[in-house]
Amino acid sequence: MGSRSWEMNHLSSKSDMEMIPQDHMNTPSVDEGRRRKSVSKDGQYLKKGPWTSAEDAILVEYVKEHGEGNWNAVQKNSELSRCGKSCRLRWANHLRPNLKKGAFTPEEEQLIIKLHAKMGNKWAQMATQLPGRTDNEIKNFWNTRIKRLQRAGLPLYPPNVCFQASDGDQQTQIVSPVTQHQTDILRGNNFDFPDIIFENFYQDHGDLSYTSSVPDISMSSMCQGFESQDHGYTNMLNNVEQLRDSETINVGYGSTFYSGLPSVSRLPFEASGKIQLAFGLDYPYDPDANIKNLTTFGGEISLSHAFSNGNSSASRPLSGAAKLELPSLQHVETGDSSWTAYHSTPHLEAVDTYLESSPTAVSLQSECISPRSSGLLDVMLHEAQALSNSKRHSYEKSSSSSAITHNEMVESSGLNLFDIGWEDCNDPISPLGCSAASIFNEFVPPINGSSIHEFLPSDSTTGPF
DNA sequence: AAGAAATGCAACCGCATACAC
DNA sequence: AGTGTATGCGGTTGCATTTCT
Repeated sequence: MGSRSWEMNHLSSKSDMEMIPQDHMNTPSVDEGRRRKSVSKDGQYLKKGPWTSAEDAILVEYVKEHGEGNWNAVQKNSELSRCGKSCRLRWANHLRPNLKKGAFTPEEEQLIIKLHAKMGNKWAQMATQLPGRTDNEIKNFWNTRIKRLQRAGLPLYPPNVCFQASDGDQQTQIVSPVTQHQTDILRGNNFDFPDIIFENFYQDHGDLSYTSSVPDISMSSMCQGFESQDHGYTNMLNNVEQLRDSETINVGYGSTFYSGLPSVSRLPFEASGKIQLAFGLDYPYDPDANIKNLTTFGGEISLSHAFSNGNSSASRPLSGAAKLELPSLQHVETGDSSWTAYHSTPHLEAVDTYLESSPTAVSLQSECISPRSSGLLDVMLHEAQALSNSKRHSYEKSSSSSAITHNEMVESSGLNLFDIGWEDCNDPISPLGCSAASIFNEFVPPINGSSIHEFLPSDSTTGPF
């Protein structure tokens, strides 16, 4: 890998310096593969491509002497045939002191997700919150993560990523990343972001655990619904706790994190090809439909954080029970914003009302807690996937056998879920185009066969990133 | 074992902004 | 105010390495 070659370069830098003739440093070699060269203003060839340890040494030496900055002078005042830009980049990303190398820690991963939900693709800003990490590193991490989620057809943010308006007088309001971005942009309010909250997460000696705090509407509201049933969600969680406690495999951070989640991701997947979910429906999978959904979703998610250009189909009106989740991540934005305002409280009621209309059948299967899972992303994969299954469940019900149509459901609940300005998510002004919430809500997992592992990326259960 | 595909990282490119003149 | 230069940022690409078939 690149990092390894970088390390190798550094390990051997001294010998490299001795081995490379002085004139060689200024003369791009012919056989350097992808290495290209350009010509500087004064006619000197500027080398491109991977840096050699010799070049690194020169740059380090130069910075020691002259300090950072004035990068164009490096090429003039040293033997380095690199443009200033390249020098700056090399220094910033690899040579400057206090750089942290190696994989991101779970804490860093969490922070990145949190920051990304908060500020979008502001890699440099995010890097300031992660000492020793570079924007490039964070960007690569995120893009990799995007790819994995895209492949799995999963949302970018954990369902319990929500946002709390910073206004002290407001009650807890769940804010989608998108709407906050959008409103910030509309207001010209750059990065005056609300506090983002990973509800229910806290760190304890390196492990993330779940605290059963209520404000995570998306989950807690569902919990309320479950708890009103005979087969309460609380019982389910208790069962899962027992299950988790009985695990003898050291599942590490990821599983701790995962198993603590208050979500339906821990609901069972039956090997028979059906899924029993908290909504109490037996749902036979339709592979074709799932494939289609995967395709659709993948296309939406492909534009990195931004989903950005506003062309995402995720912003089209959502259908069926998927809509149920909307309040959980949507921000109550009032005033002159073009984003339609609404309030979260009725949504909770509506969600609960709807949930209560569904019988609940809960069973458990340890399969959904992969002992091999060890990363935050994996947590999310499982989490979002299972929750999405439940959405599909609900959708199937409401779209076929149920007498309740989507609109009826919404109308009867007094909740205008369809009028929350989703079409505005396509606003080309928006840097996002659609929200994590919309992605999350639209997603239907591509399951072919009987096991979740059949459609999860193979590496999703083997380790973080 | 070999080739193909996937992955991850480093580096480049273009654009935007800041600053100096 | 206009122009040129330096710097910073985010998106994208190229390729070495790893994993899969």
